[in-house]
Amino acid sequence: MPKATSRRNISIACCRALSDDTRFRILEVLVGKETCVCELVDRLDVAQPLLSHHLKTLKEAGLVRAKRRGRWMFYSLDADRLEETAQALSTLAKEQRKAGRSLEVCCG
Amino acid sequence: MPKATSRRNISIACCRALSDDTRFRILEVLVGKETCVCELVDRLDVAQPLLSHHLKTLKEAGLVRAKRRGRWMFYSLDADRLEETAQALSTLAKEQRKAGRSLEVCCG
DNA sequence: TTGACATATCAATTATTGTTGATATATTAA
DNA sequence: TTAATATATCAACAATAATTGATATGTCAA
Repeated sequence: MPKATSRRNISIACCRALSDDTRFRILEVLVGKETCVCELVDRLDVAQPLLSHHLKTLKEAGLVRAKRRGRWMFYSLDADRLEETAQALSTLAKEQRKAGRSLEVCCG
Repeated sequence: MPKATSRRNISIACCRALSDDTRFRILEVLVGKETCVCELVDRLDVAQPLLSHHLKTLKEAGLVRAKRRGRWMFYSLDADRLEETAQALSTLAKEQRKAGRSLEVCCG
């Protein structure tokens, strides 16, 4: 099942991208509005090269998109990818609940 | 808002725990059944000390619970914590969609 | 008790990731 | 073109996480 595998890999990659405080805060600022790097520098009090680096990580995970406007780069949150990741986790949780609490007998 | 902050920290911790292939596979095996470490060793083909280490990480993130039965430890998935994390991400995605695609004007 | 087994912990090593400062690239305005 | 501004990349270092093998702990059965 290559599709399931790749969806899992996407989830893992997104979780990794979300597993850093600075990156999580970036997403929170990005919610609802495209934001340029200079504003992120102001709002998050993070050095520009570091921000640029984290934005790249988020972009590679597909969680943000970048668009140039003049000399500014505007970043926006990709709601689809984020929702997709949320659903992957939610699905696992739902399956767990559906199955109840059966005990796997093993080791004799 | 200390509560929101701590909920965010929980989400970040869970994402970190979920951001590793071995740990994600552990959760997939755990879905729907309590499983002992020896079975995880068989099914995942991962050395026991390494598995024990990853299980500890998952436990610290609150994603699994451990229960001893005789000489075996059984691990089970905590659906609540997983769902909680999924919801945190889903909420961000929903806010993003609700806000549409407004452009934050900045830098003059 | 002793021996066998399941799991956890520890120490050491390697790999990955985060951070910083310097510098390069790209765009605009003069 | 040149200067100024915004962002990205690079090299180096620091911090954290993954992995391994050895060993300790805890439980059961004889």
